[in-house]
Amino acid sequence: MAVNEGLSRLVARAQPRHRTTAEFVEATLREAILTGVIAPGTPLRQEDLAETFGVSRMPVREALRQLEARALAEFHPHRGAVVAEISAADGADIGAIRMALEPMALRLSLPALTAADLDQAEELIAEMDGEADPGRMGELNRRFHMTLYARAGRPRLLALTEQHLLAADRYLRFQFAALGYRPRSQDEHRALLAACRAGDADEACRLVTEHVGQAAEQLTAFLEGREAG
Amino acid sequence: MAVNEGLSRLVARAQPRHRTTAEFVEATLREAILTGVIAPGTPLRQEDLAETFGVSRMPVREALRQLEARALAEFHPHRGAVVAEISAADGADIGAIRMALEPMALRLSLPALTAADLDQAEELIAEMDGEADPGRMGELNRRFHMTLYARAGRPRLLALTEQHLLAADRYLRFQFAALGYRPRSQDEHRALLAACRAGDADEACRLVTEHVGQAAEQLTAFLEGREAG
DNA sequence: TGCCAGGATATTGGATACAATTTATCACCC
DNA sequence: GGGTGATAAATTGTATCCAATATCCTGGCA
Repeated sequence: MAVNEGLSRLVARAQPRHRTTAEFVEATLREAILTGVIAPGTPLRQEDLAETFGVSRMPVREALRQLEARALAEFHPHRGAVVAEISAADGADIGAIRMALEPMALRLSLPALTAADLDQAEELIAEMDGEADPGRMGELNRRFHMTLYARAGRPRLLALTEQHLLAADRYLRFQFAALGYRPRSQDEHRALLAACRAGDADEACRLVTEHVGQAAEQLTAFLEGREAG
Repeated sequence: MAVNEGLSRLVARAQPRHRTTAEFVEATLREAILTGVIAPGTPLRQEDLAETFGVSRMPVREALRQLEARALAEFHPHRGAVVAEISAADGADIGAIRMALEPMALRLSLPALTAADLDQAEELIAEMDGEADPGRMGELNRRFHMTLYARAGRPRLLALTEQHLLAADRYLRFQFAALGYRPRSQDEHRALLAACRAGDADEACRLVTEHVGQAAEQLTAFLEGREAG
C-alpha cells in the first residue's frame, strides 16, 4: 500500500531517465520533499517506498542516505527516517547561509555576465510579474537568481547555493500553504538586475543580501508565530 | 585482500562506537580521505572495502553514497566510486565558500562569545605555535576557527563551515606532502583573536576574510603550478 | 599498419530471503 | 502508580544470486 497518494502520482509521472535506480528514487523523493508533496515529519518507511517505486529496498536505502546528507531527511537508528522537520531556527539557518553564499556567487559571476544572461534574467522577472502559481513562481525565482550567479565558475559554490535556494523555497511553499499565496512585487529583483547591468558589484551584493535577508526575516516571523501559538 | 594498507590500520584502530555499521564505515572512510590516507583518484571497490571493514557490501554502499553527497567520492555508474580528485579549480571553489561562510559565522557568533571561548582560542594559538606535525596543526587550526564560530547558534551553517574547513585541510595536507611542511606564523590568528576580544565585528570579519583568502590563494598557486607542469 | 566490431571479463547495480538488533509498547506485578 | 519484562514491529545487516554495463582485448578487414 502506498504511504502517500501525492508521491505515487509523482512516481507515475516521473521519467526514470536516470543512470541508476537509486538516483531515480533520490531525485523523485527530493522533489517530493522540496515541493511539499510529502509533509515534514512524514515517516519514510523503506518497505513502503520500495513498493511505491516498484523497486527493492536497496536503492531506497541509498537514496535515503543521500537525502540525509542533504538535510532533507532525518535518521533515527533502528526507527527509520522521517522527512526533515520545518522550524524557525532552521529557516533562519538557511537564510543565513544564503546571505553568505549568494553575494559571493554574484560578485564572482557579475564581471562575466553576458548581455544574453541579463536579458534572460529580465525575461524571468517579466514572467514572475503576475504569476499566480506559487510553485511556478518559486522555480522562476530560483532560475532568476541562478542566472545571475551562473558565470561564477565555481561549481561547488553554485551547487550549494542552489541547494539552499531550494531549501528556502520549501519553506516558502510551506508558508503559502498556511497563509495563502500572495505574489510579491518584482521591484527588488528589478533593482538588483539594474545594478548588475551597471556592473556595480558592491551595490548588487548589497541588494541581494538585503533581498535575501528580508525574505528570511518575513519567513522567520511567520514560523516563530506558528511555533509560539 | 585489503586495497590499502593505511586504511586497514585505520579500521583496526577505529572504535566502532557508531550507531550503525554504515555510519562507522562512512566516518572511517571520510577520515581516511580527509587525512590523505587514501589518495585522490583511488578506486573505492565495494568488495574490497567490505572485506577490509569486515562487513557486507550494503553498509559500504550506503557509506559511499554519503561520501558522494559530501563531494568526497565521485561515482561513475557501473564503474564504481573513486576518491575525489584534487584540482586547482576545486581548491579555489572551497576557498570561495569558506570566504563566504566564515565571516557570516563569525559575525553571528562574536556577540555571544564568552571569555572562556576566547581563552580557549588563545590556548589553541599557543599550541599551534611551534607545532611540528602538520596533521595536528590542521586539527588545531580547525578547532581555533570553530571555537570562534561556535556561538553562532546556526547548526547548519556551522556544519557546512566545518565541512569546508576539513576539505581545505585535505588540500593543505596534500600540499605539505608535496612541498614539505613549513609552519605558518600565528600573527594572523592573534590579530583575529584581538579583534574578537575587542568586539570589533567588522574588523574581525575583514581579518578572517583576508586570512582565508590568502590561504586559498597560496594553495591555488601551488596547485596551478602543479597542473601546468 | 591502422581501425572498427564484437565478445570476454570484471565490477557494479539490484532483488530476495533471512537473521540480528533495537526500539517502543503494553500488560503485569509489586 | 511506577518499574519491569515480554512482545511486536521496524530497521539494520548478511548472504547469495542474477542482470546490466563499462572496459579491455582480440581478430578481422580495409
